[in-house]
Amino acid sequence: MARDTKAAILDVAQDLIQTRGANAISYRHISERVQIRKASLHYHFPTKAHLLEAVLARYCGTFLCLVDDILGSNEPAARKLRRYIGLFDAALRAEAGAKICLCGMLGAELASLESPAVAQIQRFYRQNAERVARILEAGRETGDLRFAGEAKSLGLLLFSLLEGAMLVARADGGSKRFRRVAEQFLLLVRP
Amino acid sequence: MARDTKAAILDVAQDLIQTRGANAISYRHISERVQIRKASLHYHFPTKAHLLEAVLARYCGTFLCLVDDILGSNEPAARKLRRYIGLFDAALRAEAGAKICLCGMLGAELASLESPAVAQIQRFYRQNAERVARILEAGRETGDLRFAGEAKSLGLLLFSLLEGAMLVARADGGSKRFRRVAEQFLLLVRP
DNA sequence: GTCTATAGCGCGATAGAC
DNA sequence: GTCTATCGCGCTATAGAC
Repeated sequence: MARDTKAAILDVAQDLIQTRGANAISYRHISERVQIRKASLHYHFPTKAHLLEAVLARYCGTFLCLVDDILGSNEPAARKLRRYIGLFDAALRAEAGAKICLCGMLGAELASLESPAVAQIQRFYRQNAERVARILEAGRETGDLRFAGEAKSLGLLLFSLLEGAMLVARADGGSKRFRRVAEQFLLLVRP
Repeated sequence: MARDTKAAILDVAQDLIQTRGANAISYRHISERVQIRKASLHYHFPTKAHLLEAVLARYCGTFLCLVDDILGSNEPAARKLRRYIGLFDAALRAEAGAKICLCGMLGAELASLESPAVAQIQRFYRQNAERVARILEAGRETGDLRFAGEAKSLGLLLFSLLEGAMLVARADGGSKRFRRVAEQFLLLVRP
């Protein structure tokens, strides 16, 4: 069915972009993994820009839903942060091979992307930083966390840290090193 | 002179890679900025891999020297950290256009690079994390800084944070937002 | 050292049969 | 929806004149 093929293409494209980057993959790479010919991909996604936008939209939507699940739960702030960190760690641990956040990868490639994609990436960054800030602020109010400064700054800090730590840990140390850095962050904000 | 041409090529290539990424640039892009024909570039750097390795080697060497200058100075730890942060901020502030750390960009593109480059990037990460850890440990001993956990973990944390914050801030907020995140980090480790 | 010219390839995208 | 075939382009790299 069309819908399955479309989803399969998105799956493979997303995986390849998270691993190698949008500028390092081609319709041929995708067609070799989805059982379909290169030209047929254009039926589902006329141009590479269309495909990229679809991958981005799906990823951002799914990811933000997972984050909102965490926000809506009744858990201590430290537990929420660990679950949030786990969302990123999952990509590093992927059995298919270490990946980084889709929007981290595309953030690096930002200057070679078209503006709708750039706007989506900016929105992803803002939404994440803002949600992390909410967890932090709530944790500070309950006394579950302690830190100086504004929750908004610290939210952006943690989000930036996770994006950077994925990048660095993928090159050296993997998920284990990533989790070590994340735990070190938690040490800094525990009372 | 040959040496000037070579250096000019390296300058332009480095700038383009920090802005757009190694996978998004070509010999043509470089030749348009250096006053030389596309084919002539191959005289200085036979292949793209050679060029990339030369850019990397020069960047890592220069950057580590600047870091070691900071380490060797007689300043309080917080001041050393601010100077270290300034090394990254300089790329974001570049008048030619916002850039990220060369090794941050290449870390994203890691899966599409050849192994000598990968090894150089890993080394850059380790050397930076280790030097930051030394600043942090010394600062803790003098009472200039206060933090829980191991200096080694926190060194990797700060380095990862700066790489991630460059990426995120380039997309949204620029140098100003980057410095805000860096100052928030300092708040967390001040006594 | 730098040039012009070009080989050879992979790419994104389209046309048209089925 | 998927196929085969192909166009036209930009790329890395090389050959050979100057």
